Formats: sequence, structure tokens, C-alpha cells
Amino acid sequence: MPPQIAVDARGKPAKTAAMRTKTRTRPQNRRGEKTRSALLDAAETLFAETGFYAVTVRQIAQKAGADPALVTYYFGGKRELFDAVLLRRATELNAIRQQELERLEANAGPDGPSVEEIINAFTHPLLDRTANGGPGWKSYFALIGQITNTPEWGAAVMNKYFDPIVIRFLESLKRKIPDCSEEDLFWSYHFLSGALVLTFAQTGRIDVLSEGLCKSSDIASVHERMPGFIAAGILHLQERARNRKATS
Amino acid sequence: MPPQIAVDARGKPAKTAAMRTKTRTRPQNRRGEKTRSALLDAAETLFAETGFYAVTVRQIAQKAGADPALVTYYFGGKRELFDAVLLRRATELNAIRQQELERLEANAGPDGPSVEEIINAFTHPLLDRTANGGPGWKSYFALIGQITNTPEWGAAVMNKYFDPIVIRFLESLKRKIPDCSEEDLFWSYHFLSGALVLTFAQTGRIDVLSEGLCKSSDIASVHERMPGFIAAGILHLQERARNRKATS
DNA sequence: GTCTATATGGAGATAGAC
DNA sequence: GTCTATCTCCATATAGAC
Repeated sequence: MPPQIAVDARGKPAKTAAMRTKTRTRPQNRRGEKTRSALLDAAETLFAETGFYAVTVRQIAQKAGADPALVTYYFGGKRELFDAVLLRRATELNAIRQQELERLEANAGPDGPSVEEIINAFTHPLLDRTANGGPGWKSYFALIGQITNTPEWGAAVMNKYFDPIVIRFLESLKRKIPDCSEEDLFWSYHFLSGALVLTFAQTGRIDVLSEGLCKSSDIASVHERMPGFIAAGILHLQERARNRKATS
Repeated sequence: MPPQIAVDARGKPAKTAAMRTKTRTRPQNRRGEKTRSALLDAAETLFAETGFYAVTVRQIAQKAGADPALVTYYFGGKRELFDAVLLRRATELNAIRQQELERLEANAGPDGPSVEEIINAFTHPLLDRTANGGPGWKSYFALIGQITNTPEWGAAVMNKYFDPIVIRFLESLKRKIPDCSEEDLFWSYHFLSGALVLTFAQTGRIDVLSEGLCKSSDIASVHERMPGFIAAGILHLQERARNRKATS
């Protein structure tokens, strides 16, 4: 068997760090910092609109008011810019979500927080930022919504950036309902995750379907319903498993 | 204001029917029919893997064992080939789903089918084909999973091909639980839809997250859990609204 | 840190021979 | 119905001037 060469989806050889010219990952002065984040902002918006491959670095540079050559200078290439966009907000996000879960459990009574409260602590930081965090956050989540459902990145990106906080979340649930099976918990998270990322995408589908009664952009309506909806689903699976065990 | 010219996501003017050379939408002989569907099959697979923009018509033609010029000949262009891929299986799908809902209601007792049974009739034709319909169906649903979460196509494509059957489904639910509000029903469908399309994508994320305990490809496990999970969610929203009305 | 100029490659589409 | 040859355009990336 010939040695395998890593390739991306378009079949071009993937560059290794050693093959790349050295890149300034961090600008040294104030002007450079501005340019760097202007490129990140522009890329975030455009990638969220039409995905990685439909966007060109010329478009990104133009939107950022910068020169196309600067994406190579700062990031090494288009693909690395994409990674930088994903990473930028993930760190802050995970720290806050961890805090929220810990605060909830610390302040709860002897029975601990309810299933609905645990789910809310997990989803609130996300829904709040899509709704009220400004256009950057909205684009970021729309991008997450897209790549989650993609074979190319759905596993790689999501596992890399978000698995630890998800495991933390599932542990909270497990503490609350210890007799719920691991499988039921993982699949429940899968359903929750799907509902969340479709919400992030804000495609306007429900607007047309409901003839204007509901709106994709109305995150408050989702926030009101999702935690209770998902909690009921999980408790149903738990209950069903218990009944089956009892009658066997 | 200058006259608006329709453009696609890359800013190229969208062709109108009149601007295109006439295309053979239907081949006249057996050989042509084979070539046409080979192109559709190849496009379906490749689009599902990396999306519309990452795939080239040269790749599609090569995979189909045909000449690249034939996609213009049969479909008019790459974009029209994409539409043809989406349309091909939608018709069959909608007919079967309609039948399934009607059969369920015809055979039910005086109270009608349960909420869980209605949801199952809606999702079963989809889950069954992703799991057992062969690689073409699997790719088709993976593609649907991707474009649903996309601003560019999430509303346009899904509303166009699937709104009638969704409305039909929501009517069945409404008959069963008439005091459930329209908003709660539409948002419940939104959650169901998100969970479904993430399932279609089969990205392998849950495999990594659960360290192999659960598998994206294990559609049977989803099928076992999803209808009951979603039914419990809907009934929870309905119940909650009733309680709020009672105490106000 | 930024921009100009350019290298290199490949995209989608089509005219016209077969 | 199919394929060859080619048109036109634009992609990413980089060397080197400023």
C-alpha cells in the first residue's frame, strides 16, 4: 500500500505546519490587531452565509477592507482562517457554560436542580448570545449550525471544541436521574443538539411554514419552550425504561 | 434605484430559462436515460459529502463515467443538476408519507391514533430509507440534513418540497390535541425537524462523544426513541399551557 | 504590516466534430 | 448522445517592493 497523503475535500494535499511559511499568528502592534480581527469578522459573516467553499479570500479581504495577501500573512491560508474563526469564540463560550452549570448546582436545594433547569443552564448561554450578542455571535452560531450537519466537519469540529462541556452537562443530568441509561442520555443530547443547531441557523423556514405566525429570529420563543420540551422527552425515556424493567 | 438582477451566492448573474440553450430534460433512448441517472447518482453522493460548492462538474462526470459536457446537455448547468437531485426522490417520499398518515387514521379506534403514532408515521418513511434504502437514499438524506441548516437553501428548498406533507402532519396532531396552540405545534415541529436532520447527517459525532457506546449509523436506536421523546415534549407544552390558562 | 504583481491551476460553460 | 477543444474567468498563494 502506498503511503497515504492527507488531502482535503477537494483532493488537494493538506499542508503540514512544516510546509507552510511561518505565519504571524499574533500581530505585534495595534494596527495589525485591528486588521486581524477585521478579517476574522468578515470571514465569520461570509462563511455563515454560504459555507467555506463558496466564499473566496478576495471577498473576505474586501469586506474587511484589507488586502487578500494578509490572510496568508496572518493565518497561513483560507483553511486556517476558518479554524481561527471557529476557535475564537469557543473558549469564552465554554468557560461561561461551565460556570453556569456549577452555579446552578451550588445554589440548588437538597434534590439538586431540575432536569429542565440543567438543560436551561446548558442552552441559555448559546440562545442568549444568538439573540442578543450582536451580529458576530449570530453569524458564529449560524456557522456552527451549518457545519454540525456536515460529514466533513460535523464530528471533527464539534467534538474538538465542545465535547468537554457536553460531557460535563451529561454528568449533571446523570446525577439528577441516575437510573437513566447512558444510551438514553446520549441520544437525548443528540435530539437536543439537532434542535439547537437548527435554531441557530435561523433560515426562515418556520416563518413560511407557519405563514408568519412563528419566526426563526424569535429566539425568545425557543428559549421558552426548548428546555421543558427536551426535559419531558428525557424523563419519558427514563420512565419507559423503568416500566420495561419492572414488567420483565 | 437600478433594476435588480438576480444573482446567486457567488454574485454571478442567475441565468433565466430564456438565456439558456435548450436542454434535453428527458432522454429519448435507453442509453441516454442511463447516463442521466448516472450523473444524478454521482452528484447526489458528492454533494452529500462536501456540499454544492466544493464539488466540480468534472468530478461528478468522472464518477458517473460520463463526459462533463453532458451535465450542460441534460440539465442546463451545475445548479440545475443540484435541483434535479433534490427533486428526484421528493415526489416518491411525499406520496408515501401521505399514505402512511391516512392509513394510520383510517385504522385507528374512536380516539384516533396516539401522538406518538402520528409522529412515527411522519418519520418512519424517512428513517427506514436512510437505514435500509441503499446508499442513494442515505446520501439524499445526508444532503437534506446539510441544506436544511443553511441560510441559502434551508427555507427555499425545504418549504418547496416538504411543506405540504408537514402541514398535513400538523393537522393530524391538531385533530388529536385540539387545545394545543398553533405556536406550540409549529415549534414542536421545529425541534423534531432539527433532531431528524441531524440524524440524517450521520456525522459520527455521537460515536466519539459516547466513546463508541452509540453510533450515528444506528438508525434503529433513533427510531426506537424519537417518536416517544418528541410526543412527550409536545404533550408537555400542551399541558403547561393548559395549567397556565387555568391559574390565570 | 501592507500592497502590487504574478505564478499556477482549475472552475463552468459551449461550439461543433463525430 | 457523446466527446474534444477551447473560451473566459477566477481561485489560492507567494515573492518582493514599499
